[in-house]
Amino acid sequence: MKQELEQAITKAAKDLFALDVRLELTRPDEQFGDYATNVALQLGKQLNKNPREIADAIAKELTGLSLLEKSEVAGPGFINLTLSDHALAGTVQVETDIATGEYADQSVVLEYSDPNPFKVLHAGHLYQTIFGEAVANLLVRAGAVVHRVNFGGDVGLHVGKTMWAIVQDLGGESPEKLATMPKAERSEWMAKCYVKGTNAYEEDDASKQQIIDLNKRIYQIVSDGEHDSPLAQIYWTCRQWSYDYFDEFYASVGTHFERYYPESETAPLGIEAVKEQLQKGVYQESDGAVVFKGEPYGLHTRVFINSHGLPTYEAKDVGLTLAKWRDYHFDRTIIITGNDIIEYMKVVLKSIEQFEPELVARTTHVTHGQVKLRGGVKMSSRKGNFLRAVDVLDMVAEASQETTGERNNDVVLGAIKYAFLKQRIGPDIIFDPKESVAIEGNSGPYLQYAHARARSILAKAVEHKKTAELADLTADERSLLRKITEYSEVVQKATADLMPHHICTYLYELAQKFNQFYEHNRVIGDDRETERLRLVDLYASTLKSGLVLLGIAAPERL
RNA sequence: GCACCCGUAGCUCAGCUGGAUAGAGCGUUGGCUUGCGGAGCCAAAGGUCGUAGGUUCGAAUCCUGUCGGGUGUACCA
Repeated sequence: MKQELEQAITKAAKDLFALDVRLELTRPDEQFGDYATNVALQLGKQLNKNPREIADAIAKELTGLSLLEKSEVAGPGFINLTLSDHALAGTVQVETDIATGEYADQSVVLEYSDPNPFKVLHAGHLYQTIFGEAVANLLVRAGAVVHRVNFGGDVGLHVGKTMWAIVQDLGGESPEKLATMPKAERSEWMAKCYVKGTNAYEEDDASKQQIIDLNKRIYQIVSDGEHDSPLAQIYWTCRQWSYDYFDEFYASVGTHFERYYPESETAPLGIEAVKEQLQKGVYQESDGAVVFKGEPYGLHTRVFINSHGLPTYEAKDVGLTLAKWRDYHFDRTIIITGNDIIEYMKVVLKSIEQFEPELVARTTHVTHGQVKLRGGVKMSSRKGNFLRAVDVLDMVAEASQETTGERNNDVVLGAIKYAFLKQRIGPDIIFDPKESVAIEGNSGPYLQYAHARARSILAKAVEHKKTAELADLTADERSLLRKITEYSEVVQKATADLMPHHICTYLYELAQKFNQFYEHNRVIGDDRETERLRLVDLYASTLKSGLVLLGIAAPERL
């Protein structure tokens, strides 16, 4: 419908003025109609004519179109278009055909969350997981085959620190003692060990040296794939505990990763590639390290292999890109990370571009800010005084209990997800647990309730025809229908921008529009019950579709 | 120092590939109320879009300067 209109206008402009225009129909203020275009203003400049005259001519040319109720010229030369009720109803599109979506048949590797084994999941991981899942849903709806992957450091200094404290706690390298650790306490215990190891590393030189030595042994264990020594047994067991803990957490928030890429796997690939490209001059030796000089590209220099011959994160990321390519031959890969590594990532990608330009061309780096609590608590995982993912879940569950008197998991998760997703991705976000569970205002629970309420209306109806013709609408009915028709365009924009918050904004507006309608119009028992039930049904389905895209449950009842 | 990001109502945010009077929630003030789930609806107050220029018929949106805040800047991740 929209396309038909666009073609008609483009044709009119061409017939009248012999010019091709780049046309985009926008959604104007409701008072102006269903669609609007500013082509006349663009043409006015090119033709050096009064834009209003051009607009008048085009509007007149369009009057014959059957799908149009009217076309009017307003302001400096906007052409405002109002569809017939029938045509408007025809534009409703709640579910899309994924076979014809923008990502049809494309393979997309989506990397997000990226926690480190041997460390705890913090609020940022929760945010990123929720955001990543929403993006995944958008891509799937657009036709993509999405591969959710996760990257993390199973070797490195943080592992050395945690392992050092683990060995201390066990009273030596005694893997048999791990068997006595109850499952429920494992992740908590490891988190404590990380804090203990970090503090020892900073405060005591002897401990620091022990940690460094231990770390070297762990590198060796991993690169040899050695599973027999006591230390190796402890390492592999605890590493698995970490992954178990991640899986369990992801399941609880509704995500599942199909693959973990441990650094130990990507590091060798990275080193190999960097060394090979060192020969070809992409990378250079400098002070005993292997670096990529970013300055010619307006970037900075970074170390890929340090002077001890060990890979840094940079080399591991090179390896990761190659590993993802090896495994998926993706059409596109999207990496979601915090915004503190924007410049870092530019350097890494620029270096890869020198020898695998196609992979970089298919890569998108999306970044987000920190999660901050209202009032401001800074998060640093070094000392352990930071906001963990479970802390957020607990706070919201508690706030929800206070507000509603119960702990409904759908509501708690819906509140958190919506609170995170409703803000544009990029800057830091300020999270307020109380506001997130608020039953009024722009919140997840509000929308869940709005949906349940609409469903209850439908359940109460004796029968409702899903095919009821929507014509001769009242002003209120039409206004609601008009809002519903915007849904598919909003989803498209959210997908193109990789910004789910557009959907949040829309869903809230939609719910408000419905409440306005519902306040003044009886549904059941009214002369127009058939049409109105159809509208309520479309509204509820749209709300549900949107919430599900965001990863938020839309229960029939609350 | 250099690079990148952010600065919109008291608070939290939309709006940013330029377009018609700058929108919403919370909070504040007032109204609706035996309702098809009122977790709602209506209304009011509240903004030099950090600031100064520039481009344009038109700038919160693009460009430049400037102020304020944040992040990054060689062997951490």
